[in-house]
Formats: sequence, C-alpha cells, structure tokens
Amino acid sequence: MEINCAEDQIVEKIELLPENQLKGLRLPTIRRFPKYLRILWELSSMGRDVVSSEKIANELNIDSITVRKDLAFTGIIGKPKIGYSISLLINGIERLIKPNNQTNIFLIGAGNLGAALLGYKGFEKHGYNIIAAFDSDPYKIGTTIHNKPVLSIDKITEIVEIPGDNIGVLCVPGNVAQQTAEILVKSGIRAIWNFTNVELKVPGHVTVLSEDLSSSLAVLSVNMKKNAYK
Amino acid sequence: MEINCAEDQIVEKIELLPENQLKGLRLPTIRRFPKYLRILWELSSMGRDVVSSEKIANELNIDSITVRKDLAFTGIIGKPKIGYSISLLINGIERLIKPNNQTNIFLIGAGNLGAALLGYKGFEKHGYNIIAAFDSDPYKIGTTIHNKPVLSIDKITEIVEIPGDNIGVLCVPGNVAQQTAEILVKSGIRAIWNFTNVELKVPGHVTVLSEDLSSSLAVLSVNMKKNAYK
DNA sequence: AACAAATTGATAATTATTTATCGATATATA
DNA sequence: TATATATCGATAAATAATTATCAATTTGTT
Ligand SMILES: NC(=O)c1ccc[n+]([C@@H]2O[C@H](COP(=O)([O-])OP(=O)(O)OC[C@H]3O[C@@H](n4cnc5c(N)ncnc54)[C@H](O)[C@@H]3O)[C@@H](O)[C@H]2O)c1
Ligand SMILES: NC(=O)c1ccc[n+]([C@@H]2O[C@H](COP(=O)([O-])OP(=O)(O)OC[C@H]3O[C@@H](n4cnc5c(N)ncnc54)[C@H](O)[C@@H]3O)[C@@H](O)[C@H]2O)c1
Repeated sequence: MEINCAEDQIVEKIELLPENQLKGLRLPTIRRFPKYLRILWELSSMGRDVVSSEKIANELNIDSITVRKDLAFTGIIGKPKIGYSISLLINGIERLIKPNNQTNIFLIGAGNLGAALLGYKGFEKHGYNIIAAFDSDPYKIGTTIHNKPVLSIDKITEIVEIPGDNIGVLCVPGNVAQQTAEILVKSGIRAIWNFTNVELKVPGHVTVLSEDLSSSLAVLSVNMKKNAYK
Repeated sequence: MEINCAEDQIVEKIELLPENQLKGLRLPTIRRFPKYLRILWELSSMGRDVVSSEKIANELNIDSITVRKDLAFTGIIGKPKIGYSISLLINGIERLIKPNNQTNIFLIGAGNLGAALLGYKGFEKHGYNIIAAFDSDPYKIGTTIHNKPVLSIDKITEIVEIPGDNIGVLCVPGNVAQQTAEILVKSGIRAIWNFTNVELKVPGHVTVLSEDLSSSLAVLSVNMKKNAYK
C-alpha cells in the first residue's frame, strides 16, 4: 500500500523563525490567528487588498485593539487611514502558525470520531500531511477511509519513523488511551492531539493538546443557567 | 417514529441556583469542573471517600490553589489534614454544571462529524437528552444513527417546540451554517454548539459556543516550533 | 494649503487568572 | 497531653489578557 508521506515530497529549506518572535506569543493570540486567516482568505478571494483592524474585529466580535496587538506579532505594519495589506498579513500569520512542510499526522483509532477526522479538510488546508490511520480491529486494517489507509497498530513504530515532525491524533477508547500514548511516544512522535477524556502522562518533550468536549458542555450549561436570570 | 424527549419524562422541580452563586463563575473554572468530576467519579468507584486538592491538582497538572479556589464555588468546605468529601464535591459540582433535566440536544447535519457525535457518550453522561438529528439528505432522512432518528430539516420547527432548554449542535457544511443557525433561532433554540468554522450572527439571547479545531492545530504547530529551540 | 476623518501603534489602565504566603485547624503519634 | 504534619481557606502578589487613551500619520476634501 502506497503511503504518501513527507519523504516523497520536495523538501524545501525549513525557515526557522527567530526564537524571540515566537516567545511572546500567547495562547489566546495563537488561537485567534486561524480566525484572522479565514477572514483574510475570504476577503482576498473577493479581490480586496487591504483591511482594517476594526473590520476584522467586527467579524469576530472582539476588540480592534486586540486585533492590532495580535497582528503586531507578525511584524507587518499597517498604514494609518488605510489598514493592513491582506496578502502581507496572510504571509505573516502563516509564517507563525503553519507547520513546516514535513509535519505528518497519524490518526490512532479509526472509529466514529477517527473516521470523521480522517475526512476533516482542516489538516490539508492548514498545511499538515495526513498520512494514515492505525487501528487494532482486523476488520478495519487494510481498508481505506476518506482515501487514507488504515494500518495495523503494530506497524506504527516503523511507519512513524519517517523524517519530520510527527503528530499523533488519539481517538481510541479511554481505557487504552494511556498505553497507546506510550506507544506513540516510543515511536518518536513529538505531539499528541488527544480526543479522549484521559489525562495523558507523557515525557516533557512531547506536547499534548486535549480536546475536551465535556468542558464545552459545562460552559453551555452554565451559560444557559446564567441566561435564565436575565 | 417515536422520539424520546423530555416531555415524556418525569419532570422534577427545577432547582434554580441562587444567581450570585453563578455570577462569580469564570470560564476557566467552568471548564475545569468536568475534569474534577472525572477524577471524583473515578476515586468514588474505587471506594475512596475523601480527596485533597493536592491530589486533584497532581492528576491534572495544575496548581492546588487553583483547585481549592474552584471548589470553593460549590460551597463545599474541606477539612484540614483530611481533604474534601468526594460525594459532596460531586453533588456540589453537578449542581453547578449539570443542565436541568429538560435540556434537549438536537443535532443538525448527520454527516461525518454529526454521526460521530450522535455516538458521543458525553451527552447522556453529563445529563443531556439527545433527541434527534436533522438533515436535508433524503437518503438519510428516516434512518437512525446510533439509535437516534434522522429527521427532515423541514420538521425542525415543530420538533424543537417541545418544552425545555434546547441546544442545537451544528454540523452542517460551512456554506449553509448561517442560514441553518437562523432556522434554529426561529425554532426557539437557546444555545448553539457550533462545529463549523463560520462565525455565526445570532440574537443576544442565544448562546453560541464554537469548537474551532483550526485553533488547536495552530497551537500544536506553534508549540512544536517553540520546542525546536529547547 | 489647511483641515477633517480614519486608522495605526505606543503607552497606560483595568480586569482576569494564576501563584505565593501564611495562620488556623483536624488528626495522628510520641 | 504536647507536638508534628497535612491541609484548608483567606489574603496578597504576580502574571496574563483585555480595554482605554491619545499622539502621529496618511489620505481625501475644501
Ligand atoms: N464519538 C465522538 O463524537 C467523540 C467525541 C469526543 C471524544 N470522543 C472520544 O474519542 C475516542 C473514540 O471515540 P469513538 O466514538 O470514535 O469510539 P469508537 O469505539 O467508535 O472508536 C474507537 C476505535 O479505536 C480502535 N481501537 C481500540 N483499541 C485500540 C488500540 N489499542 N489501538 C488502536 N486502535 C484501537 C477501535 O477498533 C475503534 O476503531 C473516545 O475516547 C471518545 O471518548 C468521541
Ligand atoms: N469531519 C470532521 O472531522 C470535522 C471536524 C471539525 C469540524 N467539522 C465541520 O463540521 C461540519 C460538517 O463536517 P462533516 O465532515 O461532517 O461534513 P459532511 O458533508 O459529512 O456532513 C454534512 C451533513 O450536513 C447535511 N446538510 C447539508 N446541508 C444541510 C442543510 N441545509 N440542512 C441540514 N443538513 C444539511 C448533509 O446532508 C450532510 O449529512 C463542517 O462545517 C466541517 O467544517 C468537521
């Protein structure tokens, strides 16, 4: 089975950002960047050249000062009375948040959620190479889902060994989450995007980002209760 | 087709929390509550009676002072040298973040992601009634997914009219997200859990909570870059 | 050329959130 | 009973994030 991975691609020189350009970047700012990008892409496709912080802020229901502060991290400077160059902003933001072109995604657990994520357009759109899924179910191994091969979990160590930054997307049942994470770490993965509700213990050099839907449910519930008093 | 909705259930008296118990509750605290619950449920199932803030903090890699401050919102007081009663904490947290027992979930767009979410155990576990899905695809209408009926989107107004707090989970393609949101609002929905990458415009009385995976991808990418300098 | 309007970017103020300090208290143990 | 220790909860300090203020700049208009 052919696996389309970063190794097969023309590898451009990875341009490392000066460390201090990244250092000041805070979580809320990083999380807003893709939202800015979406607006900028849209405006760009409509043929617009410039945009003001106020316009972006209105689209996102945030403050324009926040937008200007965030955009300052790109190094792009706007013109008074005019705004910012859309194309320069797109480049500037992508420079900060795009993965390098050797960043590979491996999805572990091709079940309900995993299968949906294999069809998630965001991976490619944001510059990630989604390579393959791994599962332990013999009925799934050897099939493809959304054109991505489903491989035996036993093969993971050799597959993940392709060069580059490797991200594991963890979609296995909670009761095997920790042990699966440990396999990932042993395979040399540098980051885990964790969709299980398990708090993973991993070594310090591995980044874990957990997507916890129950947190969101709690926010929904509390907001509705607060609203009941209005 | 039978639809199991809140109307059919024994409706307990809804116990409204005193407004000021909710007012001070901040977003980070609300988001941590389900994590505490998970630990408490686990400890409880192991037969433990009490737990210290330090223990909880260690499990979640956060500071124990944060845990104590959060727990103070429940009104439960711990004992020095002993810790907190696990069962009291569970009650106290659930009192704050559980939806009332007439909170219904309707899922719009039974595609890849929608189908996965229909199988998400978290809804029931956290006290929501997941009622049905709606779709525009005639091949899906009339089927069931994870035992939930898929109904015609045209039926939404009459179905959503069942009493209670209604939450719409939006899993339609981005290009119809805004118009679908407007249908939801017209149907009397009070909150939208938005999985599309569209910034929805809704009236003030409607709560929107957006799950933006591209924000997470950006965080992963930046964290990996920062790590490269270590 | 003078003036008005829009918009940036720097600095300051405010608010939110996390982390530190420490006295008080419940329990176990010597 | 006295002492040591774990732990809470209150208060204070530090850090992070948002929001306000305003001078400077660019452009359009009279
Ligand atoms: N379904 C959802 O919408 C949803 C939402 C949020 C979070 N989650 C979480 O995502 C995870 C997966 O949920 P799901 O609904 O897709 O479950 P699922 O049972 O449909 O899928 C789990 C998949 O993992 C595979 N698997 C089991 N053990 C494995 C192992 N040791 N190695 C490799 N693969 C293994 C199974 O064969 C299956 O294909 C769970 O932890 C769940 O809590 C699911
Ligand atoms: N697939 C993922 O993992 C993923 C992850 C994050 C976000 N999302 C977002 O979730 C949304 C759905 O993604 P998907 O992958 O499930 O797409 P999908 O195409 O598989 O599903 C969309 C569903 O919506 C239905 N639909 C279309 N128009 C409708 C209308 N007007 N009213 C009711 N139903 C309608 C379609 O029939 C289909 O069943 C998209 O906005 C996507 O960006 C998807």
